[in-house]
Amino acid sequence: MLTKAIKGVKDILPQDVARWQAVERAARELFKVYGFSEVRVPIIEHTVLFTRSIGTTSDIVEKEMYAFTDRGGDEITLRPEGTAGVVRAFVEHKMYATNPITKIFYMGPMFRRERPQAGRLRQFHQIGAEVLGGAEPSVDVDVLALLYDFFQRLGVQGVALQINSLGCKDCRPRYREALKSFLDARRDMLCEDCQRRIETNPLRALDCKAAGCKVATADAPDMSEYLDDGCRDHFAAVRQGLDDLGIVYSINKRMVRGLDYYSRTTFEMVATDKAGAQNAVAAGGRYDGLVEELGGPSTPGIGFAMGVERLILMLPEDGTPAPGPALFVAALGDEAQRLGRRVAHGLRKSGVWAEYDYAGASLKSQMKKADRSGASRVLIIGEDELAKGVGILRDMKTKEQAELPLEGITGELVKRLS
RNA sequence: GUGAGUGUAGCACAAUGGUAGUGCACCAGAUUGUGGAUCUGGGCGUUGUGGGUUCGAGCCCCAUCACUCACCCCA
Repeated sequence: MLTKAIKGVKDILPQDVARWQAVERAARELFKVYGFSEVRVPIIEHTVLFTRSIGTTSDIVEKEMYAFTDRGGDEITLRPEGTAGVVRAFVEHKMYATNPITKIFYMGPMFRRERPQAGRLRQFHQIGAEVLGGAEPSVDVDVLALLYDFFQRLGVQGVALQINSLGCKDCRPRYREALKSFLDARRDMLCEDCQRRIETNPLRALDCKAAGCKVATADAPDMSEYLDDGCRDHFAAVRQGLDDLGIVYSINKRMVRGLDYYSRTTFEMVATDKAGAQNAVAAGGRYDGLVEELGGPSTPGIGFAMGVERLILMLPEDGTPAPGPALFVAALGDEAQRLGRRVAHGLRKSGVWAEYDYAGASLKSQMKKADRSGASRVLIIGEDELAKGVGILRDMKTKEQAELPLEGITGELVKRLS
């Protein structure tokens, strides 16, 4: 072979596409009911869009972006996530001017140059939703309800919704400082990474899997005690709303998000079994400062993204075989084959899936192809039938056969098969 | 970026250092105009690649590449 697919990117083969389409269809239907419109934004953007929005200290920006200088000297990046591009489009097209609230969703590939493993690819796909313009707790509830509904609708088992509040730009720094001094006092108990995180991203230490760090942070200060009144009320109202709607969730005080722009409500849909070590199937949160950061008017926002590959790993197995054509035409001899081709073509024009044998080998081999195609019926036209002016319609399941006059046979088949 | 595991036919897997095999799938025949089941026959291959040890390497050693899983990170 000359070359293979690039490491960490996958072909989605025909036998897998049905599952993808089922997921995408379910998403489109549900988003519509919640009043979201689809948006399609480019998969390449100016690099600065991501460095600005995601935060320069995040791993994504530091070492995972597919960033390059194009032939004209522009700094370009393949999008590593979807929110930044959507917000850019929101600002660029002044969507805030036509509607106080904009609810949009997107789906498509994202790119991060990581070491691939189960549920982690270099090109992966996300379905995401964003609400721009609403700061009320009800908006958070709506977004969470949408996410929750989606997993229920797909019948995904073994996932749990976790939420947390990270506070805002006013109260989070206070917590951050408190946590920093707490961690600093236990520096020698922490892993190397977390020692570094004390300065760069202390919140991350709460999420560290290292045994020593877990012990060291067991009685770390609690964000919920540092929330200011606004954030505390907001979080309480969100929880109230979720309870009202019967949405099952738990509060994970240690949930931190990797992207800098999050504030207040954050959440994850985590896999409780399967899916390997990469157990975040969907995640998101509020990002009230992002629109302004990207040059738009001060506009609150909240959204989430689901990893489609991870989601599909969780989906119940679908045992139903792929459907086959309504009719397969097996014809013997030149004249019969030409007739068969016309019949198949006529059925197709009427919207009926029909196949015919291209090679025109023995009847046995044509029957074999018909069987393998999954066709429910076969039209057999041999020399004898041609002479008699009939075709044999065979039901592949019951093996019943009936003669049909060739005169007007296409119309008759359309009637019977559609 | 770090670590571990695995590379044999299209797929799934065997083979105490001594002639590379089994199942599935594929093709043909048994059935000269009727698919699936059964039986019979057929081709399955530079054992990932390159070196080394050995009379002899799929097996041992080294390197390299690929894949997988985990760390990290994250959807």
